[in-house]
Amino acid sequence: MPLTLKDIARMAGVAESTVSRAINNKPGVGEETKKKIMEIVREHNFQPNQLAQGLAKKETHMIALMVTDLSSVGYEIIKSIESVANKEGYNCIICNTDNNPEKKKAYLQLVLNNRVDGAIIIGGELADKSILNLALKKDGSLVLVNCLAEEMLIPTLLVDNSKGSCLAVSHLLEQGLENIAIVMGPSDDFLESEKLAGYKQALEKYNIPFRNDLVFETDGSQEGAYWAFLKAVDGEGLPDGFFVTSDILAIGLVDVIKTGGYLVPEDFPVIGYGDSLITSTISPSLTVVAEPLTNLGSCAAEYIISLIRGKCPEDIIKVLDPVLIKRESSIVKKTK
Amino acid sequence: MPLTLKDIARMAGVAESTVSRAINNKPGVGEETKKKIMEIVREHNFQPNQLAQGLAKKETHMIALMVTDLSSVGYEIIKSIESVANKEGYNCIICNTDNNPEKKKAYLQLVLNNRVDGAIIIGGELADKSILNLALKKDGSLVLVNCLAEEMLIPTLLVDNSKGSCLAVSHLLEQGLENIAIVMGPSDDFLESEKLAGYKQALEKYNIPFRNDLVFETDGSQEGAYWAFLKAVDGEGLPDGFFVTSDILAIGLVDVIKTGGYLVPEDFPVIGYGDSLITSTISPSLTVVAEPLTNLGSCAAEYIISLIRGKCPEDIIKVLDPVLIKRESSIVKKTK
DNA sequence: TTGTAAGCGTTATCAC
DNA sequence: GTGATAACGCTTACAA
Repeated sequence: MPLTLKDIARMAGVAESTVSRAINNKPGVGEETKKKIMEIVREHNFQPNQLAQGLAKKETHMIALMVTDLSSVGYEIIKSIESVANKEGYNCIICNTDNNPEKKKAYLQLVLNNRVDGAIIIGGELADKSILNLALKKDGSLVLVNCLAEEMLIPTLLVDNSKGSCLAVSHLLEQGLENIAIVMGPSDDFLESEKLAGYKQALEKYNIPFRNDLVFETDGSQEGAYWAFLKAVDGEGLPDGFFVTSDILAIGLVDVIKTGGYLVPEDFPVIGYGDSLITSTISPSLTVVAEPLTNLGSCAAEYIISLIRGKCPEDIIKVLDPVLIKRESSIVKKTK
Repeated sequence: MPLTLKDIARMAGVAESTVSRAINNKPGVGEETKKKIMEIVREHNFQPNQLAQGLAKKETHMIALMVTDLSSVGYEIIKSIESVANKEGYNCIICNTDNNPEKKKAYLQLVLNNRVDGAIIIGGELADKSILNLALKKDGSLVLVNCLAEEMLIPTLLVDNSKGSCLAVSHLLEQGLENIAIVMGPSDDFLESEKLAGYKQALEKYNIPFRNDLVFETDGSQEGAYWAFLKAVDGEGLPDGFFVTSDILAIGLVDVIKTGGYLVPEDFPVIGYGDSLITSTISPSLTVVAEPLTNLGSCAAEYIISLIRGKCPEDIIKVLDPVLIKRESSIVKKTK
């Protein structure tokens, strides 16, 4: 049976309120008394019951982390949220929604149930507006990462994907390439179209004309990358490098290049999109555009905590820049 | 301002206690009254404050998941714990300890603080016994997964690694191989020694003599695998297949085999240990021994929940069998 | 500076 | 079957 405030109070010969003040570093406790109390607290390793604290203070010091799929979101972001949150005295509860509206709804109820002080929603499609509204109305705090809430004013963190593509393509252009192919997923995907835009933007910046025959749209699978490469080497205007809009596609592409008897990066420099353990592990290690996960996480944590504390962050929508992680696959080496 | 029990009671014209009984499906509420109450509850989407519930019932319906590093533990295990827990009305709070004793201690305090009803500790070195004891004493429930608590009687889930190796090696032996090399990490690691034991066990089962020159001990890195392979092809008794005790080593090995101009599995079948996105993504896809993550997770969840509910699981220590995920890299194809 | 007492929103134990 | 009422453990006016 754990100790309670009352026990400590009795031991110290003071009132509960005094102990409470002492523990919470509130003013109005005598030097002496406080010392005595803290002594006893330490000695018995007393921990206030946070449930009771929460009930009295109307806060739980818990933050919900809503992800569609634990395996598809970078852990770095979670780790960094957790780290900032911990530092501020918050714990994170992890909510795997599987992109299932029912589960999402159930989890958002946590906010309503006073289980958490706020929630960070990472990626995926947005839940029912009705629920979001409910959560917001009961002064639940919400922060969105990499997903959009149309019409609603919710603090949101985004990454500029077109800038990422531009970064990658520029890196190749700067090394003198002129016929860079882009291998991408379905172009009706908003993210993919953004990446294509960035690709064009880079070309423009370097005054390289855009060629439609260097755009290879695939289904996004490894096999898709195979076909894209075959088509690329089959055509007349052979590309001299590849920008690929996902890591899976990039892995497939590198693989087919190698099986084709070519070398990466000697024959074809390749840049992928999205960092994962794989991209750094395969050979050659892949240069990729990566989301600034740690940054994203710490921003999200800071946002939600300041919201919880009643301050509205200066920027409702903040767009972070991706970074280019330069590894082996993109270093142009003229072999001739 | 969310509704409370009192509000509902007033609306229904009954006492709070009656509403409480109705909501919790407790006996002693008239058919009619209950219907009326539930009607109002639904209409206003009333959610009882779980903090208050927890305080009154002395339970939080929260489980802590303690991992040393979010990125190194299979998500599957977390997902499966979460899924079982959710089904039973529990939420999981995720605790990334970074194998840092301080953080570990801090997190175990959650148990003491009544923040969680119990904790599942996954992998890593065990925390301070003193803290564990504290947690246990205050009737905190603990379950260990893939780690051992010497001297203490804590329900534990383990995976039989020697059996996993045996499974893998047997799979190769069954296909007629006779000179299977094992590429392993440092043999002073308990896990590695277990895997070696399983390797020997399989040989014995198939009456193949054990050869010390087919054991390649490395530092566990990809480079380690390179050197191991070079040594292997350099020696006289060329192996006809490889069992590799980690996925990183396996990836390195496959890579060096391919750069050496050999084919996997045609020239050298390879089996790795530990499943990850990489192993299924690289080409050829890797046959691996995998921990039964989903199973491990659901067992752990069931254990902790039954502990929380006061039942001790039948087996204090339960050993689960790994599974062999057969993919391309291990299928022997006689090329001659 | 310290103590008293009234909450916080539930559940549980009594009476009726 | 239903309703007061006392917990649960803590915070916080308000008094003293």
